[in-house]
Amino acid sequence: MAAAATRQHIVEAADRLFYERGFEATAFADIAAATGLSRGNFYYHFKAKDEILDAVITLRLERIRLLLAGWLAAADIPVERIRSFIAMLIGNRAEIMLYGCPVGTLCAELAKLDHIASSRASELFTLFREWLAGQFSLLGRAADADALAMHLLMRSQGVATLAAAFRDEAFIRREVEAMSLWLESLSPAAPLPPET
Amino acid sequence: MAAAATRQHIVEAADRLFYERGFEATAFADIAAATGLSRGNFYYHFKAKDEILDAVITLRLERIRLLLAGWLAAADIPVERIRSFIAMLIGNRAEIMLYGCPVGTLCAELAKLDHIASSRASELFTLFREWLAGQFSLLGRAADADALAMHLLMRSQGVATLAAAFRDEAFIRREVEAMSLWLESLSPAAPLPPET
DNA sequence: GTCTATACGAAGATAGAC
DNA sequence: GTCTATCTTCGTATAGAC
Repeated sequence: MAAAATRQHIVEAADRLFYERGFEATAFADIAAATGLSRGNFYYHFKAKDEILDAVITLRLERIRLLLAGWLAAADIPVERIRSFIAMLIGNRAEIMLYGCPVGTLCAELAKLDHIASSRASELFTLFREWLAGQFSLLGRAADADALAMHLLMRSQGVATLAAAFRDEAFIRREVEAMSLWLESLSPAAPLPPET
Repeated sequence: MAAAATRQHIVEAADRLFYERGFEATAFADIAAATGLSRGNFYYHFKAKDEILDAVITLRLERIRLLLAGWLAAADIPVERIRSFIAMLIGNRAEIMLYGCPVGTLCAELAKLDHIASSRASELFTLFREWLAGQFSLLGRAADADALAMHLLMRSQGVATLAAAFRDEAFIRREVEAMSLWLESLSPAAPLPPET
């Protein structure tokens, strides 16, 4: 198998496992079992476990960029695009109820570990943040676009955390509906904070 | 030193470390360093690390009960009491920006570990949930009290997660202000969802 | 490139002295 | 009750055969 393909295979398995079990709790033996490769082989492709984490973050950054580009292309109006973001909570609800949000939980774990990749993981949030802010700007809310983006990100994170803690799908649906209504209620003229 | 006092000492050190570093990442050596005790001594007080975790959850449950009882006693009207909950984000902002919410991050870690104490950790959320729901009921919102409680919990969790990821105090203050306004806007007659 | 075998250290847990 | 010493397991990482 070509080196690049094997490497990709490892990174994708690690991506899944880091999400489901966490970074520290995932052992090379787990990745070996998932890929069918031997532990020793990993060191041909990566110098250390941290390097796999780095590759996983790079993979996620790239996938998020593609996701955002897709939402951008799929709809012409900003509200529709933002709705794609909100709909993600429904689309991924099964996994969210089991493992929370892959971005939020990774950032939380790395922050506690005081891990060197911590700031890089936060960039995963930044991608969503800036994309959402861009859409809110197009919506005529340039002045508070970033605050609105952070507000929506905040709600999605809160939903993911509680949905996982309580394994509650009805809660997700209810809050997604509330987010949609909040989005509808936004108008170019409306001032901050969002709820007024 | 009396057994009970030493035990308490260990549990309190573990409580701090589990918050700052996470459960798995905290080694007995860390607790030993924090308490000044030897590693071997822990096994006189606890059969295993999981038993320390259990004791930490018990401690947190008790502290939250006291906190909630305090908020109850400190104010006569429900809105004021709920404000105490919201104010917690400001009061604990320094630690939240470093380590997130102690309840949310513990639940997230244990869920990924598929740890036996996972459901017990969720009870930490349940305490807040039921207390908040009680206050919303007193506010005349008995019909959707639990949904309102979950909504507020959700926002606090989202704020904690993003505040930690971006180390952003201004964001906390802004969202706390928005939560306060949302709370003000609630009236006995207003229907669900919260924002309408 | 991928494997097996192994070194090395960290961490949980145990035994027994004091 | 608390300690030191030690066992054991596990996980990262390395060495070297194929």
